[in-house]
Amino acid sequence: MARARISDVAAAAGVSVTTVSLVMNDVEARISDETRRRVREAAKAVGYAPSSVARGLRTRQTRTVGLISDQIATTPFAGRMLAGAQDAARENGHLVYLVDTGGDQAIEGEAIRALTAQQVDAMIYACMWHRVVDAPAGLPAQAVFLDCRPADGGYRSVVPDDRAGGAAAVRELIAAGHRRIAYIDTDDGPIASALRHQGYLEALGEAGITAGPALHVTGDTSAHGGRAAAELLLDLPEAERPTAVFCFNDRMAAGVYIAAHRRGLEIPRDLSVIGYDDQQLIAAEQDPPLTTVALPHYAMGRWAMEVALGVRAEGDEDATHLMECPVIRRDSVGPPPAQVAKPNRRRASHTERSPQAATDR
Amino acid sequence: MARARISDVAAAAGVSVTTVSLVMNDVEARISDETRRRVREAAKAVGYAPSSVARGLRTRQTRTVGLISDQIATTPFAGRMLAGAQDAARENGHLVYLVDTGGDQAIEGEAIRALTAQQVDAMIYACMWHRVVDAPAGLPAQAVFLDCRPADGGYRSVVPDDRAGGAAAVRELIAAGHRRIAYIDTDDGPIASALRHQGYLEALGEAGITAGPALHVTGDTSAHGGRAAAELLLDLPEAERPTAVFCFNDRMAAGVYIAAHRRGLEIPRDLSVIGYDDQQLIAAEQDPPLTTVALPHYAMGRWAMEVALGVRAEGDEDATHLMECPVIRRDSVGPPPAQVAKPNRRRASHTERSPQAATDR
DNA sequence: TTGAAAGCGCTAACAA
DNA sequence: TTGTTAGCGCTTTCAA
Repeated sequence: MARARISDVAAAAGVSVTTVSLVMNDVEARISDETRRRVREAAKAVGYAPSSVARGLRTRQTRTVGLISDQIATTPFAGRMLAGAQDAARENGHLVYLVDTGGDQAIEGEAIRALTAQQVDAMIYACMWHRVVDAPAGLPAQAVFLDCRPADGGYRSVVPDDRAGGAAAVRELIAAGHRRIAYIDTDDGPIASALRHQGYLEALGEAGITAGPALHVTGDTSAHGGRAAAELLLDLPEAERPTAVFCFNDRMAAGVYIAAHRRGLEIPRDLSVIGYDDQQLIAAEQDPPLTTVALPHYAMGRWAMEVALGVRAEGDEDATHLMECPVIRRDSVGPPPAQVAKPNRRRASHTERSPQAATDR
Repeated sequence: MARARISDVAAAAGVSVTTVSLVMNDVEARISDETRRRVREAAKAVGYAPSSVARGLRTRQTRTVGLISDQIATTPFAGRMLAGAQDAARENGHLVYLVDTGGDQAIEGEAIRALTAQQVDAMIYACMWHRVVDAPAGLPAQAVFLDCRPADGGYRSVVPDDRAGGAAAVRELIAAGHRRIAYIDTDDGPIASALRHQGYLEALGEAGITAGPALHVTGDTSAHGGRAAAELLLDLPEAERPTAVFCFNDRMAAGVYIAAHRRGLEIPRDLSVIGYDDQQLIAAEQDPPLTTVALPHYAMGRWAMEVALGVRAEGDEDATHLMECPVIRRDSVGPPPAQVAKPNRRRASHTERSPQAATDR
C-alpha cells in the first residue's frame, strides 16, 4: 500500500493534477465549488496526504525550522523555552528540528550543515542561560538567538531584561519599607550578574539610597554559596545589617533561608528576601514561599520563533530584544523589623513578634 | 548566491552528475581516485552541500525521525530521554523533529499527519513517565513507545523495570541488615507504584521476611505526602516500627527526612531511607545525600531511537523492553540501630550514638 | 571507468 | 474554469 500521489487523486476525481493541487492548497481563484468538493472527496477516498518533501523541493519552502541548543538535558528552564518556540511553530504550520549540541562545537557545525541541507526555513540558536556567545560559523544571517547574544552582533536576539528585573526586585523591597538592602551576587560572572547588579543600584539610586559596599557580597550560585554570603551579611553590626536581601538566584535565596533559620531569624518578619529565576522546585517550595523574579522563558521562546518565521515584524536586523522579567509575589517580603532599641538587641527579634509583620503566616 | 547544485559541481570538475553523486555518496565502485579527488575539490570550491530534500524525494529516505512527546516542559526527566534519543540519532546521521503535544489529542493527530507528510523514516512516541497509553490513531506500526506501553500492544516499547528496581532497593536495605522495611507508596496509582510494590514484596520474600500491612503506607507523591506517611510509620510501637523505608520517589523520601528530623532521628543512624528516580535537585541535595534508584532515561531514549532506526535488531515486533534501574548509593542507608533494650526506650536512640553506625558523617 | 536520461511528487507558468 | 508541461535537485538504471 504505497502512499497515494496527487495523480491518484486527480484520476479518482476525473480532473487534472493542477486542479487537485489548487484545491489542496486552498487557492481562492478558479475551481468551481463542485469540483472542489469532488476533489476533496477523492482525496479522502484514496487517503491522500501531500508529500512535504516533494513540495519542499518544488517551492524551496519546507515549513521546518531548526533549533540548535547547547543543553536541553541539564536545565529545568529549557522546557519552557522549547514549549514557547514549539507552540509558535505549530500555530504557523511549521515543524521543528531540535538539535542538542551539548556545547560541542563540532556537533554544532555538523548540525548547522545538516539543517541547511534539509533546507529549513529558519534557524534558532538557543542557550540555556543568558550569555554572550560567538556566533558559530555557517549560521545563516537570518537566524535568531534565543537567551543569548552574539558577541559581534549581526543577528536578532532575545534575552531577559536582567537589569530591569533586578531593579524591579529592589523596588519591591523599597516599597515594603526597606532601606538597607543587600545584593547577594555570584562570583561566577555570568552576564546576568552584572545586569542585575546594575538594576539593584539603579533602584536604590531612584530612592536616594546609597548602598555600602558591605552590602554587596558574593558566593557561588548554589544554596551553599548563598548561605555563606548571608552569614557575612548577618554578622554585620546591627546598624549596618540589611533588613532585606536580593539574591542573584533562587538557589542562593534558599541558602539565605538556611542561614536565617539557623540564627532563629524568621522570614519575612526579621529579614525579607527576594530571589531570581522563579525556579519552581525551589522558589515555590520554600517555607514561606519565595518572592522572586521570573525569567520569561516561554515568552522568549515564542518571540524567537515568531521572529524567525517572520510573523512578527521586528524591523531591526541586528537588535537585541529585552524581555520583561515579572516579579512573582509570594511571602518572603515584608516590612523591615521595628527598631525598638538601638544597641545590643540582636537577640530581641527572635522572641518578640514585631507588630507590623502583617504578612507573616 | 543561490545554493550550488550537483550540476554546478559536475561542470566545475568536468564530469557528469552521476560521477559527482557517486563520489559524494562514497560509493565504492567505479570512479578512479583521480576523478574522486577532482570532484571533491570542485565540490568544496563551489561550496556544494547536497540537498536532503531532493535526495529524500528520490530515495524516499529522509534521514529524519519524529519524536512525539506529551510533555517536555514540565518534567526534569525529559531532558535525559531526549538526549539519549538525540545522540543515537546523530550517530546514525539522522535529524529529529520534536513535537510536544501537551497531551492534547488533536495536536497529537496533527503531529502524526505532519510528520508522515514529511516522510520521517521513523517515529517515537514518548511519555514523560511510565504509563500505559492508548496508541494514537494513525501512528505507523513501526513506531516505538518510549517510557510508555500501548494498551493493546502491537508496538515495540521500552519502559523502566520498576519491579526489579523496587526489588533492588529493598535488597540493598536487607543487605544492610534491615528486617522491618516499610514501603511508602503513592495512592495516585501510576503503574510504577504497583510494580515497585511487587519488587518490594519479592525481595522481602527472598529473604524470608513477611511484611506486616502496617508497613505499607501511602500518600501523595510529594514531600508533604512522604512526610505524612512517615509519621504513621514512626508512630508505630517500637517493636513494629521499621528501621528502613523504601519510598516511591525521591520527593517522598525528602518528606521522610523532614519527619525523621522533627523527631530528632538521624539518617541513616536511626532510620535508613532509599528513594526512587534519582532526581538530582532532590536526591543529591539532601543531607545526607539520598541513596536511590535511578530511572534510566538516557538509556531508554537511546534504545528507542536505535530500535526505531533499525540499528539495534530487536527481533520482536510487539515486545516491551525492560530497562534496568540501577541503585545509586549515597549516604542514607546504614545498618539498623542496635536494639539495646526491648521496651520503652523510644527516646534513647536520639542521644546515644549506636556503635555500629559506621556510615554516619 | 564514465555518462545519459528517467523519474521521485509536487507547483506554477502558460495555454486552452 | 481547467489542463499540459517543465522543472525543483537528486539517485540510479542502463548503455557506452
